[in-house]
Amino acid sequence: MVNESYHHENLKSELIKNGLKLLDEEGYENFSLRKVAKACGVSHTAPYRHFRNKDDLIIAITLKAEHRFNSSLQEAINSYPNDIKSQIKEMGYTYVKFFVENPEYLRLLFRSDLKKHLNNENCEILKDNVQPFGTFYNTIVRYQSENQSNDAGCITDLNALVLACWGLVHGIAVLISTKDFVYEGDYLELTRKILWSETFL
Amino acid sequence: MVNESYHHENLKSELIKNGLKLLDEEGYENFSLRKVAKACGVSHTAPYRHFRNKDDLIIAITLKAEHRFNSSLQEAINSYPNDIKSQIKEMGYTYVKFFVENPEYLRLLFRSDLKKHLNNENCEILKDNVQPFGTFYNTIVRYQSENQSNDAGCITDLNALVLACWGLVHGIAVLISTKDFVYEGDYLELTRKILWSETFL
DNA sequence: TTGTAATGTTGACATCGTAAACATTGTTGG
DNA sequence: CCAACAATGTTTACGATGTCAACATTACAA
Repeated sequence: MVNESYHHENLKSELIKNGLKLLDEEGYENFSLRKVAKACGVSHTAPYRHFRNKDDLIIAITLKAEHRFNSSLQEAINSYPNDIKSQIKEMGYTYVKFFVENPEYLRLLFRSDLKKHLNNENCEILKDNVQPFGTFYNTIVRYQSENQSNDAGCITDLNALVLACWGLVHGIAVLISTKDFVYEGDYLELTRKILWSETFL
Repeated sequence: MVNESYHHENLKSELIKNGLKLLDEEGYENFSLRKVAKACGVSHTAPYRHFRNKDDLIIAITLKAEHRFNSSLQEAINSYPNDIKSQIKEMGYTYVKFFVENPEYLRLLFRSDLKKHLNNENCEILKDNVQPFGTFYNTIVRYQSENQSNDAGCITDLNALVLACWGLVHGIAVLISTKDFVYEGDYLELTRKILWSETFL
């Protein structure tokens, strides 16, 4: 019998799209392969034709999420074409805002146990991958090269500077989005206050 | 028939202890109630006599982990009895070191979706709970009250200052322990460089 | 056209969280 | 002392899940 919908055609991208939506809606803990398959109107083992296992699909979803994240950061940078210091501040603010608005993405983008799966076999996937952290890194590098330690006492080691800047915004994002930092006011306003103070850069 | 080991006596604390060990050894994803039960030499539903469900046990384990964490922070503070600035730096360093050495604890102590379970019913558990974040907060408060914004441009808002300090060390801890920040040198040395620079406090 | 690779389905299995019914033990009031 | 009862542990069962093997359907290339 000829079934029109036997071949779903682009099931792979459909699984990624619906998977990301499912993660947003039901959270990381309630994410399951079978639900994603059902959302695509397909049998529960169909995903195995496109992904080796559950983690493989999650990695693919992660790459899509990373792409969105990177676009946000890039947009922030572009809004200050000539002022690198403002670029960094705005990028940091965007970094925090992104994860506050998409808390589930933190679970996705920062899972150490998934990183080890990204070995040689997955390099084809990684080829067209954008690294938001590379974006972050490069911006700091440009800042430092233009700003040859005119203050005494500031952080001169490049790696230390990157870790400090990146760590600061990442930590703020985590503490707010996990609700560990309790505050009755506006979180993003507070974040702005930190990043635009003289202490930071 | 009289079975000597029918009553396990202190199964509850045994479950927490073995659960914490299991989390350390096999990671958060591979943690299961049945494995913990087996580790205690008990049937797979025995934990339900002491915990309402899996999350309840995880919360109990989390409280134990928080206690350990808080002890580390407290120890760091005590090592500089008279220098509050050094207290904060040392506490920050200990903060990072703790999570670098116990990466799984990050998944435990910072799960937003578990926090909502800590409602009124669990308050009995929370009574003897120590809040490492309270420890952090209080130290910053003491710092600011002794150090009434002698620098212009520094962060004067107390909440902003706490979020900045806490966020910085937390972010560093996360980025290192998830291996998102790649660096061929000594991570803790880099951390030390950041926290003891003039830029930080 | 025919065979083969790509893609989807069905059925099965082990593991898991959890609930219900039952068994054993410690405790307590008559 | 003993009978009721609460506390604690076991057995059994069910549905959800990840994954594998066997099979079905379709696309495509020799």
